[in-house]
Amino acid sequence: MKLFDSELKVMMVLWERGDTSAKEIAEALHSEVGWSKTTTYTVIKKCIDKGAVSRTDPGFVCHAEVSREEAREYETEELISKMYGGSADMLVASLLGSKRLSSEEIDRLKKLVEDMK
Amino acid sequence: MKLFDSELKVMMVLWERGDTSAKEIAEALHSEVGWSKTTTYTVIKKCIDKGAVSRTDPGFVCHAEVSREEAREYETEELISKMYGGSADMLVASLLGSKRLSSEEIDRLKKLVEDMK
DNA sequence: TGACATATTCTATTACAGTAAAATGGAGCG
DNA sequence: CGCTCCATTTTACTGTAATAGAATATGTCA
Repeated sequence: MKLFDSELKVMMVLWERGDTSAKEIAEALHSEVGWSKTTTYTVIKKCIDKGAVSRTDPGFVCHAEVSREEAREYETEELISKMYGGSADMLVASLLGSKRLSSEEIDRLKKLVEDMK
Repeated sequence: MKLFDSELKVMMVLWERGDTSAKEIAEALHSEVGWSKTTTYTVIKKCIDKGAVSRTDPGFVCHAEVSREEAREYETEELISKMYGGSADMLVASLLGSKRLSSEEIDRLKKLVEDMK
């Protein structure tokens, strides 16, 4: 499922804090990104409509139905197909080639890959 | 520099074929994605305006000023900051964890990482 | 119970990516 | 010399994501 940038902001709050009331999400996004209360409520509604969030009535507590990991995989897959012709290892090769990774990160990667299989 | 999806289509043609006349790009995108000629010209113009493409007059030959690798790095960086809190190795960890990689891809990755440093 | 405060939904408004029709301009030909 | 065709540019329309103001519902306390 595609989550728009605005919807991701709501999801981030839920992923960070766990289940959270609509009110509290609105407060968080007001201080974090300056959103008006109604903006947040509108976006929460969209998330509910598309099934990314569910809400239980006493207190309007919201719950993420899409995990952060699922969202990450979706976005990553999209990048790979758009920019790397669908091959995931090209993405890693590009990361390594771009010198974007610190040597600590490379070390961690080595461990990750070695532990694989 | 951010390239929109439509602009990427033009860039793809240039990356695939090297320098190409505007006319030929229009023909390619007409058969590949059904774009009208004028749509392609409009998008080429936008690419020129933002400096992603340059054009020399005899024949209106277009040249990519942004390499495929640069575009990949930009998009990848965007994903990392949006979805992975800015840490590139988390992206790789997520790829490995999602079982999205075939065993051949993992083998290639191992080589890549080992050749690093 | 009635009135006020606050939470939620409804309904615009804005901004911009995507697309293409209409306008322009120049090269070749009668 | 003027006409026609085609490459390019200008301008405009469409759809939709992002944002939020107005309207409505709900709960609380005297």
